[in-house]
Amino acid sequence: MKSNKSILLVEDDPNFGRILKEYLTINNYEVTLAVNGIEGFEKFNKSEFDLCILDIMMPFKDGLTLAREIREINETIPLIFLTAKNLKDDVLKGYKIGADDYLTKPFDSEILLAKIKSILNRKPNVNVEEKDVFEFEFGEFSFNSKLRILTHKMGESHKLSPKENQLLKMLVLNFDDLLPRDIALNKIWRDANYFTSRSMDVYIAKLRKYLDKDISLKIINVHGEGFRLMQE
Amino acid sequence: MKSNKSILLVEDDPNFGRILKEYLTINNYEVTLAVNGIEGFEKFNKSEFDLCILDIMMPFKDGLTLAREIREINETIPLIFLTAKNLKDDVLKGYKIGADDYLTKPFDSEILLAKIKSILNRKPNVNVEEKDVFEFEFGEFSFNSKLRILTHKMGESHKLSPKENQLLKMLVLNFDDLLPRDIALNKIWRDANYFTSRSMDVYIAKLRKYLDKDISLKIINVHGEGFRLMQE
DNA sequence: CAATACATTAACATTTCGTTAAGAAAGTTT
DNA sequence: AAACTTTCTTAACGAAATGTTAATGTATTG
Repeated sequence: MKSNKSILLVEDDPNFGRILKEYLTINNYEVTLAVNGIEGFEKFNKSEFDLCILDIMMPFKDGLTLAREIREINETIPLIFLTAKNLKDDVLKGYKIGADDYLTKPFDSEILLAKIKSILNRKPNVNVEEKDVFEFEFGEFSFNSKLRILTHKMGESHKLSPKENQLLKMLVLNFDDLLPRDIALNKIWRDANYFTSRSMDVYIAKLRKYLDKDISLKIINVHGEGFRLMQE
Repeated sequence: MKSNKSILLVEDDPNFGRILKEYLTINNYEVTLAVNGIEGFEKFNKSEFDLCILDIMMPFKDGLTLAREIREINETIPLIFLTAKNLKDDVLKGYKIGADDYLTKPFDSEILLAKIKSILNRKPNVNVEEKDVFEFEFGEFSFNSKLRILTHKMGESHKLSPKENQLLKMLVLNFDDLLPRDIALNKIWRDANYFTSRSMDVYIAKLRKYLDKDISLKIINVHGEGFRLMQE
């Protein structure tokens, strides 16, 4: 299954943390592990997560403190607490911060998984930020990157593959400007090396084929730098 | 606090039920108590509730069965289960039906209260949207998703199974737009994995068969993303 | 002109989808 | 409770879509 949800797991017991991370990874979640509250906060700020699992009892910075800091930045991200014992007080504090759930160690991993699913399923990701733009017009084409359809205005529609789609979207977003190779590679292929670079060339060729229905549109190579979608 | 939230509490132990009801009432919830699954279902249908607390182990009709019936009528109402022992299997079944949480008896009433607050606070029920729409017109069809009937305008009516019905409804609600696989799977099958995905494909095939009485309607696959009901 | 970067086509492997059918599970009727 | 019906899942297998890599050739640069 595609688009994996990403989880920030903050757990000071390295053994338990590793095992839990592995278990979640097997179940198709992308897991980032931090071993204490300080590292947890750093990692939280570095990338976007869909859910956090926080051990409460941790050295340096406990899970509740970390949760408060996270809540200051993000009011909606689901939080699940792990408590070593059934410390009622910790649990109540957790809920006060805005926890979605807690689990008492030792817990059953299947139940954790069920909780995670339950929590993630009910949130239709109310990301208030920017709505994703997915409709474009350029040259004689209109392009819907959500439906992955490129339509020539006096011709046919053409389905695009995911890679074609992403690459064209990046080109269009940088219309008439340079799309640096590395940036596209790191975003679409998640790595920039000889092979991904060759692969990108293949996809540039495919896009050129589609776009040559409008002779005024060109994908120009900037040697050693990247590509530029332009109209003469 | 303005209008108090109302809770349906279904619990067969009359003593425990009464005490719990009192406790919740003191904390400003309007509580309706039912002593078994049958009575619970009757009362559920009589008035509107914001949340249900269901004991799993009950005579006549257990909490899980009741939950399924409730879910058929209301897809979003939060459900909390009470389990006498920590029966993992019951818990997992509960989550599969769409539970929001569970508690193992004996539990701390403050923690139950915290859970209730957490669940009720997290959203002013976003699902106000589609709630009551159940009659649709598209192409040469009219479709009643409450009666689960698909009618071809110059032909016959066709009964739809629950799954067929839900899937078609989601497609229609996203007419001409993408219905992402994961979203449909999580909503209808309550899980997204290889098998549910295969099952969904089977249902797409069935719907296509029904819809091909109107040749202008198509269910298009967007590879790796989902499906799109459209009219050419 | 040598070295590197790009272009294009094609072969291949992998993943995802479409469809049919068998049979398990749930629901109904008798 | 047995027999039947409907619904749903799972298996199986072919078809289609996608992405990578190889191979071969062309362009650009210093």
